[in-house]
Amino acid sequence: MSEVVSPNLAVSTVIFRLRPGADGTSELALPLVRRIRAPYEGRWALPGGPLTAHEDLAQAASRTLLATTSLQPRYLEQLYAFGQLDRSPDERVVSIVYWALVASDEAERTIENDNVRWFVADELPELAFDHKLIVEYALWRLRTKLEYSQIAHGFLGETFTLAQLREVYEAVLQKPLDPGNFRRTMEGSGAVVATGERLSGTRHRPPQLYKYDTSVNPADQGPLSHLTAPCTLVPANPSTTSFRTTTHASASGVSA
Amino acid sequence: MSEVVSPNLAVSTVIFRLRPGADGTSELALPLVRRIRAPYEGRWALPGGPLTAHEDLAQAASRTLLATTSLQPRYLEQLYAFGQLDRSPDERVVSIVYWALVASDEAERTIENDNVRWFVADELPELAFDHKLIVEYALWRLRTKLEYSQIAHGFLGETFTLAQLREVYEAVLQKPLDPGNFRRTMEGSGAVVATGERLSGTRHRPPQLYKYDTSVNPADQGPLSHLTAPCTLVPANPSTTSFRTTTHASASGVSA
DNA sequence: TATCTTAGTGTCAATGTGACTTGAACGCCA
DNA sequence: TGGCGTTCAAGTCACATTGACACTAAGATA
Repeated sequence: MSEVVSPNLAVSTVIFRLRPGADGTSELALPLVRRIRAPYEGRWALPGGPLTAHEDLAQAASRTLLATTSLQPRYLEQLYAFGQLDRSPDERVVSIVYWALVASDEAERTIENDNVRWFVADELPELAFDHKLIVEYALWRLRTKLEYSQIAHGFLGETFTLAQLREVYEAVLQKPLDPGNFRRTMEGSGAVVATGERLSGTRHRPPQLYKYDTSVNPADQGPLSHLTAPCTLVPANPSTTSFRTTTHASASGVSA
Repeated sequence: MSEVVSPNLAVSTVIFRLRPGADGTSELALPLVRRIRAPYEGRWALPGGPLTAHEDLAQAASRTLLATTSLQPRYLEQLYAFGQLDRSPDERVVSIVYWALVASDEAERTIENDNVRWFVADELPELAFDHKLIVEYALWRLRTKLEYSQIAHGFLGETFTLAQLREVYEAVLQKPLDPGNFRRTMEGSGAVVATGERLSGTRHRPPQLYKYDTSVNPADQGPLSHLTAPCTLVPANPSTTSFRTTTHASASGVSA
């Protein structure tokens, strides 16, 4: 009863992106990998892997999701440690799960095949282990946290228009938001600052480009902010995030 | 670099209670145990222990804190998994940390000695490992969560007056609250219901006794509520929670 | 019986928020 | 070239929420 064991320790990650949906709006999607070993061979599962000796938990999450999906997220945060006795049929496994946000252009780099695929968040297949519960909790956390913190820019590039930012909120919260009130709230919060540049190439009045004010400490993780800070500070790859600012090309990004 | 290991897996708990402070108000306190082994021998540390084979994570937290401090909390929730490489000087240890609330009368059962002692939350001694950071994060989580959920009753007995409930908020948030506004907010939230009974034995108008409305789902953990529910539903021991309802004795509880 | 103390109710002003209106600045097209 | 459709951006208004404060109620105490 009191024997000391070292259960297998694994790290998994729930990764979110936004992609163009059927009705013209954006929709949440997440990548799954097909299991090639028992148990649950052939089932879809969250990307992850075992924890190795010389990496801490967040590094393990980054490493495994890069290895399985080629993704480098803009936001990474610990979600929960799952350790129920019956979550794996054979051996005892404790999974420390992270959740992550990637920008749309970064997400395009995924090579989809028979074993790696993006799924719409609320149309998932049967998942291995307790991964369905894990995804539900990650979704709840994303939707809850979006409303009181500044994680929305994890889906976007370095700069963005308020319409793009609003579309993130509308897609995640699954409800339309009033553009005027959204602008008032965002500008009043001090979380975003205008860059002075405008985005041309639209079919209408050119909107201003904003960026997040990094000097405003989000305080959304309290004293632990430094544990994930190295990941949240990773800027988007400049070569893949160019909103056209003075050209005539149409706007890219989540609203594409 | 990629060798698979099974790091030692430990479970620790940050336990909070309220106790009468010097200035008449209540103050937060938490129990620590003295380490009797290297590393950090002699230092104070959070109660905890290794995870055993046939218990899940929350059970391990309950078991270890009962073994080390004799406490059975009224609220128990997972806090965070700490796995930094340098958090223990010798071997790699991943700690899954829980946090808990105990009622004052339950807390009185602790047998304090040279190796177990309650400390005021913001006057802690030097702690072992990264336990100072862990306590800081638990404190932040407690203060943050108190404002949007219904965890305050974890410090109280089955029934309580609104003044007692308000004192919990004032002690945790460290600021005075307007009694009238506090009453309006609490009654408006529907989280508490009047029992009809009153508390006599005070030096003034007898206040009404309230209890928490358990039918109102707090939704403060989203889809995971069932993982900790068995603990949060543990009622206080009836023999130790008798607020005097029709006697002349003075009120017990956090305001004693 | 007067007084003290907290319980409990009510009021008012400031602030925040949702719904809506109006003008501005582009590309587009006749 | 000039109206038209689009979204940007600023402004307005009603209502809900919240903080500060006044006032009455009901006990114990001297």
